[in-house]
Amino acid sequence: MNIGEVAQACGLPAKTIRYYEEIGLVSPERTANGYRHFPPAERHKLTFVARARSLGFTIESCRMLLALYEDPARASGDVRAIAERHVDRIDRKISELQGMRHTLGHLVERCQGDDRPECPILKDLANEPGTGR
Amino acid sequence: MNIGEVAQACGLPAKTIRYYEEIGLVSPERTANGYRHFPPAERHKLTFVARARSLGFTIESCRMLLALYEDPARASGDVRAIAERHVDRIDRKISELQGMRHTLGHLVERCQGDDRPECPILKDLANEPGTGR
DNA sequence: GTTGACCTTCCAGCGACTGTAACGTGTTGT
DNA sequence: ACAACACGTTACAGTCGCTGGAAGGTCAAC
Repeated sequence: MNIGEVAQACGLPAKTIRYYEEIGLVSPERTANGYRHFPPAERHKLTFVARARSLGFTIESCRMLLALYEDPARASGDVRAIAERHVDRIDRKISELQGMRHTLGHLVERCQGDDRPECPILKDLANEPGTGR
Repeated sequence: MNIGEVAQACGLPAKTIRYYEEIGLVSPERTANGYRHFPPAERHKLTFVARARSLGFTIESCRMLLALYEDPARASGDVRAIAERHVDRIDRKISELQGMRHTLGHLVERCQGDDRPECPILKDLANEPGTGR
């Protein structure tokens, strides 16, 4: 399979797949004309990485997960540890965003949004609390 | 005020303040020795940007908000529009993260996390659904 | 033989900083 | 007077995970 077909199959842009080769996540073969050739195992790895990335794992986590996946003597505890760390990261990020969302929601609510200059949003940013933070 | 003091005052690293000057967000003066000097107005702008950044606004949004803040003939509707777009972005991001969180939570829950290789997390990533997605 | 779709490499850019090196300046102490 | 040290300066590279574009090679169809 050429890169284009593989891209179709695993839902990643060809550019991304080339990048994954560059950083050593996959190692396709080469045909006589210099084109990349992806045997089933490499295609499988790409699908694995695509799914892991869609769950937000970093490239380095993907690399570790892939190594564990290919190690028949792995301990599921190692996989779980990676996933738990990732869940923590996500939870922290969600809280952070919810905090912003909360504050912004209040500010937007209080802003008239008309053609007059008076604006609680700017007041807050300028640290002149209009009606409490 | 020198960069160090300003950094203290507005809670931004000195490096970040230099960067903000480079991209034209602030324009400190220079003293004879080449040191940056921040008059109150520039300090105020930095505090403004620091607060806006902490609410997740992009640098470009900060630039626009700052321009509106300094324009006494602004329309609060313009400010509100920027804020609303930002809220939408945040809401989308939160949903995305919650989706990941949900899936990962289920997977982690089902993984024994011991020293055996059997692992529902890897099974899912490899697209061999263990007990439903 | 020529079009057009595919493939290749290489380099630059995104956002918003952060790290590091190499150097200049100001203050304090001896 | 001079050293030590904290602070300031610039310039350039690196982060993360791609993405875009240029310039060119290959292949199948017409």
